[in-house]
Amino acid sequence: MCGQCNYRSLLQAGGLEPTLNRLRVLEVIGSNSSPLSAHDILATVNRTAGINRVTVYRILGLLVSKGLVERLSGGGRSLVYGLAPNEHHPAHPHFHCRSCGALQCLQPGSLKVDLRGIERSFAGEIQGVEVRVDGICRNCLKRA
Amino acid sequence: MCGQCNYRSLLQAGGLEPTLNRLRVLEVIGSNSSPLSAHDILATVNRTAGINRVTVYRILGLLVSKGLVERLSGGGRSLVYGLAPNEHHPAHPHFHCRSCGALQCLQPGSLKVDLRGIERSFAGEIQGVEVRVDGICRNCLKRA
DNA sequence: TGACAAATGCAACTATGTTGCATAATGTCA
DNA sequence: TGACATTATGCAACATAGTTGCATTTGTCA
Repeated sequence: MCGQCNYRSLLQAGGLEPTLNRLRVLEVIGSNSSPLSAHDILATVNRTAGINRVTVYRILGLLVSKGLVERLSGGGRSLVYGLAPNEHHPAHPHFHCRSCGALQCLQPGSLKVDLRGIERSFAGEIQGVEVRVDGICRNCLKRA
Repeated sequence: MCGQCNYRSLLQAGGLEPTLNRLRVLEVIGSNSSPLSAHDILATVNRTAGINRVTVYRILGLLVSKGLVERLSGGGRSLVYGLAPNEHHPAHPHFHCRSCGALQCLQPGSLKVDLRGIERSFAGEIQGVEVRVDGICRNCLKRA
């Protein structure tokens, strides 16, 4: 997702000590082209260094609460994590393949959501919008 | 959600025997003003008749696979179920309160999603779009 | 160094959903 | 109606995702 992010500074900007584990988790999330599940993040970090499952969950919770990472529904039962939108990464929808479960990022402008109507009429504070497109991806279509 | 639906006919149109349990589950979903979790559906049906947890999950799976019910991410860890869009119920976004977890339906037209861009450029089959607005609901704002 | 706080690990737990198999209910046909 | 097949349901056990409590380790600063 990003070559422009300095993860250490990101953590510090969020008021978090840039520990090795936090850096590793954030790097895994930031360098992947689509959001990852906690399970995948754990597996990836574990390939190069040992880390505990619980530690991963706790770091993810911290990163989300500090606004560095966004937690999305992956379309299935588990939640997925991606870099939160910022100046380098505009918010964008995701596509979820119902056949293979894969998740991919769609172009930020590819799907227009008009929030104005809702902001006018809705009595509450809007903090974010998640748009997920479900269907069958190209690979699975070919395979069928 | 609906006073116009004949649940028995809906089930039969989906090729499902209209058993008592299926009718009860579908009625609970259809008569609630917002999508419900499997847990809530089980609890509601159990207030008037006994039904097993597994049976509820199996019925929900059937209803979703036949297109009578849609399965959405509730914003938290569990999935929620609502009547699938049809001529009486246009598709609509949902609001999820991050404070109390409540889910509510938003007006169908309140949030415009432009699918055309994506349909042109995306190499895959699009089956549905889920839009969820996250934030803090009116009640929780007042309480804070 | 010693004391304190923050981060991590481990085990156990909760919540949500699924599977295998037995039983009960329902439909079909002679 | 009775026998059989099919379908729906229930129960127990399992699987997966995430959380909590508490002990240990690591880092920071006087």
